[in-house]
Amino acid sequence: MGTCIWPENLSKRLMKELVQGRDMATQLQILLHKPFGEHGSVSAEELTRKILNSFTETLSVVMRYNNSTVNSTSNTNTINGNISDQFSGGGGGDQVSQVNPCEEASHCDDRNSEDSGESKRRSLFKDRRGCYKRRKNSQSRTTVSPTTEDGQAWRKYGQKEILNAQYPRAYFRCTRKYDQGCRATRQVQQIQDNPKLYQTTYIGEHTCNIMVKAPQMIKDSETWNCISNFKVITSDSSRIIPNTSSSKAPTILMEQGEVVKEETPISDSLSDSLSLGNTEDLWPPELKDLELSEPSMGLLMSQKIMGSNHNGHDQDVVSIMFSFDHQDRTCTSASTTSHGLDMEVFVDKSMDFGNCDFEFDETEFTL
DNA sequence: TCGATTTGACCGTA
DNA sequence: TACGGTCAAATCGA
Repeated sequence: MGTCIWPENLSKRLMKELVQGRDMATQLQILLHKPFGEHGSVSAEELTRKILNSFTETLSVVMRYNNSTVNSTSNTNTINGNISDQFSGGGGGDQVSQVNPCEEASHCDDRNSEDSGESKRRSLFKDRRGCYKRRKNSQSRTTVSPTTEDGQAWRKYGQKEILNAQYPRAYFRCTRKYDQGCRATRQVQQIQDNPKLYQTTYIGEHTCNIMVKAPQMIKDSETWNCISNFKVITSDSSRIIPNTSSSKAPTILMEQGEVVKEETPISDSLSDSLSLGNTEDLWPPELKDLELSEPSMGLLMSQKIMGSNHNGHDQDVVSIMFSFDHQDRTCTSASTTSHGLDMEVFVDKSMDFGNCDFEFDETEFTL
């Protein structure tokens, strides 16, 4: 359970890095509202690199400290080495739900031994009082898509009528929840204003070995080439998720220079939209008025901002979505923030690249 | 037979 | 206490 206390020097360093990152993000935000050339000497590319470096440095400090504390406490919950769990498990409800004796012990004791299916379980849980712990402050991300399919295996476990909502919300969990302990869930709900679209909220990350079929993810080679020069940071900022079907193995930098290959597929939201070849689907309805003309790609960048409470309370997830239009040479951005399960969408505006070649060089993002 | 879905009930959180 | 997330019995379908 995340009861680690940050040493003062670490805390100061983290604060410094986070403040720097915030300031640079602010500059970038201002920059994104201006065409190139109207700003100072710092380019968006340079700022982006600095921001990434700043957060990466912060995260490496956190990881080093977390690993040292995790190792010393021999927490078996991180046995899979899933960094995302270590991070999201920084505390708060998520951590509670991960190691909650009820959910993770009593339920898992029963469900991990799922030998003959659920019928066996039913008789064991007549009294469900205190039998589960609701997740709180879990990492989440929301996508909007005309389909609920995302290439992953989900099992519906519930449906609820939501107050003031025209359509019910369906609840899905990963089919590998019990045999592999995967904690990923998602909620799907038709959008009231546009029933053809589904808003899907993904909660938690897959820790199972289900892989997205690569050919489904990218169909447009041009898009793919473009994407290959990006790394996508999910709401779990410790995980850099680039293309998975590329020959380039996605990597994240670990402490002591260790390079770990990340098998996690590209984020659902991205793969979903990319598989459709329509990045417009990435955008929440609030952004529909942007009217992008077939943007060639979409990029979702998210960053979990650790609050002052190291237990994970007051964590915010900031997601910045970019859409690049090769024809119009514009970049449109939007950002979302989520606190727990609450999400706000902020629409930023488009910028025109004009004749400027806007290319992201992966080497610029090397951490 | 077994996995998936439906649906009412239970339970935690705000 | 209302709302919403999850559970699990009943049911369906391959």
